[in-house]
Amino acid sequence: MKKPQDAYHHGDLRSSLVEEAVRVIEREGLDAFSLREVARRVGVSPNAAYRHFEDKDALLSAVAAHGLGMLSRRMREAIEAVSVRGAGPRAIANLRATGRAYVAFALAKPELFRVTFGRQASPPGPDQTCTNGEPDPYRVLEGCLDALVEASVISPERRAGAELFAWTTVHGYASLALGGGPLASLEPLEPVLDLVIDGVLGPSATSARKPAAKR
Amino acid sequence: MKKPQDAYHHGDLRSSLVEEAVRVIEREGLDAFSLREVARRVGVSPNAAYRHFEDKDALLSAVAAHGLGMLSRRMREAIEAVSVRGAGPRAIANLRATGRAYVAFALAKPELFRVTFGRQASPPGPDQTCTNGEPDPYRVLEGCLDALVEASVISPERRAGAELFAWTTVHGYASLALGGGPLASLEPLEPVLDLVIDGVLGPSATSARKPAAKR
DNA sequence: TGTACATCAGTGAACGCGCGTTCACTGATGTAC
DNA sequence: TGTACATCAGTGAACGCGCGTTCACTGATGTAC
Repeated sequence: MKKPQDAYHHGDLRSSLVEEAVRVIEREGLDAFSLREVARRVGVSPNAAYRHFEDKDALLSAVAAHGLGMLSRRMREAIEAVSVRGAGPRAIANLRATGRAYVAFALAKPELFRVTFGRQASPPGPDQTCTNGEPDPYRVLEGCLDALVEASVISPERRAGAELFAWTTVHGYASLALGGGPLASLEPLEPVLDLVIDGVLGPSATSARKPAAKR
Repeated sequence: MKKPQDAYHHGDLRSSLVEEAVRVIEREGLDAFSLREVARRVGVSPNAAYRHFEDKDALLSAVAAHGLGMLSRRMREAIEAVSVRGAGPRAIANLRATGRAYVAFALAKPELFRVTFGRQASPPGPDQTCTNGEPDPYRVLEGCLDALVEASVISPERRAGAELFAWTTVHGYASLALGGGPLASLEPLEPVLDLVIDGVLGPSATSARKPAAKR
């Protein structure tokens, strides 16, 4: 992971700090996160971090941006993995896949998810800064909905409130399923995705959904 | 607020500590919360708190329970304030009122809302402990949905997934609108409540909604 | 190719602070007789 | 009604700790000539 020979100059300390911070937060919670702890784990003196971040809070913001980037990447990967053919069915399948990826990310990295969406200094949403040049997750969702319009699955009017509805539902489910919440075991995910698809497509198109059974 | 004469015995220190903790968290954020800070503000020595709470975490749990109780009360008060007549319309108006109260609480007390729903030790949901003998907010929602069935507005089958849908949507909206999030200014609340009502009632009953315009 | 030197990216020690928690204590209260 | 005493609910001082941050520093790197 780190060549002993050039131990003095680390190479990419900034990234290492962010990644180690993510690891600490994910494994031991936000309370366990501190500049010193992260530096200790990376094997660097506490104030080496100040070469890369103004203060502790700046590091935490970088963690949030990193989380947003991870989420975005997973949503895009989920879309790429969709193999449904035909513009309409594919657009629907893509929307479903992003929702599933969103919730999967929240459940896989609950503490990171909380940090990502819990920082008031950097709320989620349009034009948010991400790590790795990833687009904002919101943009990914927009792309899915645009594709639905382009494929004539939904009308432009129907598109108007679609982000709000889809995002709200999926984010709400993810939040409530987090950390042993009641939805974690009580309610399976797929029916929720059905709700999202139905809600976005509208009542008239209910039977146009994916092969998944209605519950 | 506090009689100087019996300053030694406080009277109800436990409640005072919880309420002051809520105040600190709400005004200055969770980071500003500490046993010592809360005790200081109440005007009591730091370890007086240990007569009432096992440790700092126990106090924070009490704060979460208090928040849950506040939320529940506001939902119930919102229901009581509904003046619509007729069992069916009233049940629909009640559901809408609880959703509005839920979001209003989250926006009015964002930090408390986060603490209330962010503690993994005490996830929200059925049979959660509340302060003041309030029922769990989840029970209030259940009551609303039961009333819809009793008034024959929805079928028992349709009721099945209704909690999930209503709670998820409202909680998601509340979370995303928090702390200057993008939904705070971008999207008004009433259309979301329309979505909830439509979703719970089903496509067939779309026109049975409240007087509020469709957007 | 070799040397001088500015710049970059780290070290190591130290600071002051507020924290959670524990200790031995004491003042107020309520109950038994 | 009065007194003795157990119990309750607070005080005040102290502990050890890890934190964020700053200081003066030094080793490594890259560039100019």
